[in-house]
Amino acid sequence: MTLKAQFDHTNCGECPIRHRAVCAHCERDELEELENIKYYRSFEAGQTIIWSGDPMNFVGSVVSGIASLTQTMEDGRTQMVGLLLPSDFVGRPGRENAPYDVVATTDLVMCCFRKKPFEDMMVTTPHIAQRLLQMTLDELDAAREWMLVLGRKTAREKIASLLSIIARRDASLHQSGMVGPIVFDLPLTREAMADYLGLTLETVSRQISALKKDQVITLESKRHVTIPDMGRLMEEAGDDTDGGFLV
Amino acid sequence: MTLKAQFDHTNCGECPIRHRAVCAHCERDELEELENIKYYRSFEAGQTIIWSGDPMNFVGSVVSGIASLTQTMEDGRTQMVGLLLPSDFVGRPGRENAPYDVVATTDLVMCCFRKKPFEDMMVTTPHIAQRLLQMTLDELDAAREWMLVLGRKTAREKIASLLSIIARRDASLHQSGMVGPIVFDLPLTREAMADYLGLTLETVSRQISALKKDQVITLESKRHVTIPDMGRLMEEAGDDTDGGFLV
DNA sequence: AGGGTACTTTGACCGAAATCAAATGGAAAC
DNA sequence: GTTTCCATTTGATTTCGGTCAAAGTACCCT
Repeated sequence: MTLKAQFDHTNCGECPIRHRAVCAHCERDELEELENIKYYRSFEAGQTIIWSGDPMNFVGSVVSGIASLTQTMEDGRTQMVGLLLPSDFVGRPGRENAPYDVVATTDLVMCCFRKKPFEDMMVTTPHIAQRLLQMTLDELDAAREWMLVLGRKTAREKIASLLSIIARRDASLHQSGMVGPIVFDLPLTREAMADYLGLTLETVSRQISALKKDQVITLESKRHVTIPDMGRLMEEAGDDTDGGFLV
Repeated sequence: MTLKAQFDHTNCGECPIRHRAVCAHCERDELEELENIKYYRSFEAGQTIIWSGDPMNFVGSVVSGIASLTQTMEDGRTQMVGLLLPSDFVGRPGRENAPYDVVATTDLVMCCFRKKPFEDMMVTTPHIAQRLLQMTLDELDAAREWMLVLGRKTAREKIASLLSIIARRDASLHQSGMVGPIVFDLPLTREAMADYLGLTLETVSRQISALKKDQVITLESKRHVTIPDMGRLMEEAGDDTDGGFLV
């Protein structure tokens, strides 16, 4: 499949992540300047985009698909430390080497910028630096919320937390509001879920079965999930049940 | 004790965190502008500086002492999600309400700015925004490293990880290099350590005793720690033993 | 010096999740 | 259609850290 076949846009104005990505605040002229240095890259599911420790010569935005940030210990234990969804930013201006592996969890398209020109633009274009700061602060909040999940929640609560996060961003992508049952496909294998949650894949499987038995969720297939009652799921996650607003 | 008695500086030029804080990149004139809107606040150990959910009308830097960011679930389970050391930044430009409790772990002095004037200065003073982005990215890295600790490390490795982090930043504060034994005081109670590590205080105590028995550490008193061999400690932490460079 | 309080250690026991192992299911390949 | 290869589920057992309980220790305050 060619790049053209995957997109129906070539200019930033038609880009699906135009209003959420690092370029969100840019004016028309700034966008044109960005267009001059951007290029697209596609990755297949499972492909490693960046290896931990490698020099990074580009930064960019996830346009479609899902990528994950993963840390690995010498003995092979791995922890996923970030889930990158469309519009999320990859890379770190002002740093030479990648601190973790970036892996394409699904087929993925990225909008890339060579690092040096992008860093130059950050200096001349406050809109970009401002937006990047906001996005980084959001990511920091998400990371800290995840620390609570990893440190203090039970296996069942961890699964419910992950499901509610995926459900929420799915709802926000599809503008589908928060009423009635929510239906989505899990973009992660049981093993990837385990790596995100600090569990083993067996425990993930058992807890999903338990949530199904207790009718917190319904499974049409192993990956296709229905959530009949979002409030119930958030109770199971141990979250404030009334904090169910979209972001 | 008056404020004056705690400081020997009143202007930014003599500030102990001048070269590390959010103002690090500022020129003399920018610093003067900051001086006009800054004020100092002291807090006693145990005092809550900001309650989760409350409106934040100031931001600032930790000048001396230690603060912690803490998340709490309805049933009382708590997870520390950040440890703020001198020069670290508190607050979030562009956000109204605090996402977590900020608590003074020790007696603490902060250099504060009212939020609105600070946000205005961020727009007119790129040096501040740039520095804040770098600091936020560093914090994000630290949070993600901590996710690996919380998700995948054993209790013993967690304790060793915490000790090595405190030892490292202590060494970096005192410019004391990384050779020979390292000596420092634990700024946290066993309970605070437990909250940081996602453990119970009993487990923290047991693992510290075990590390002492195995001579990975020596305790002159319950809080005063000597690390005879930093490499050994980092092995126990499950970290790359050769990555022991300072930051 | 004594008594209170907060912090810490240690012990006995229990349980949630990990580990080890095998079976099942489902989709692509032959 | 059936073989192969993964992903997933389920079962049996073990283990690490949690829970409950009781001392021990250090510091502060009269």
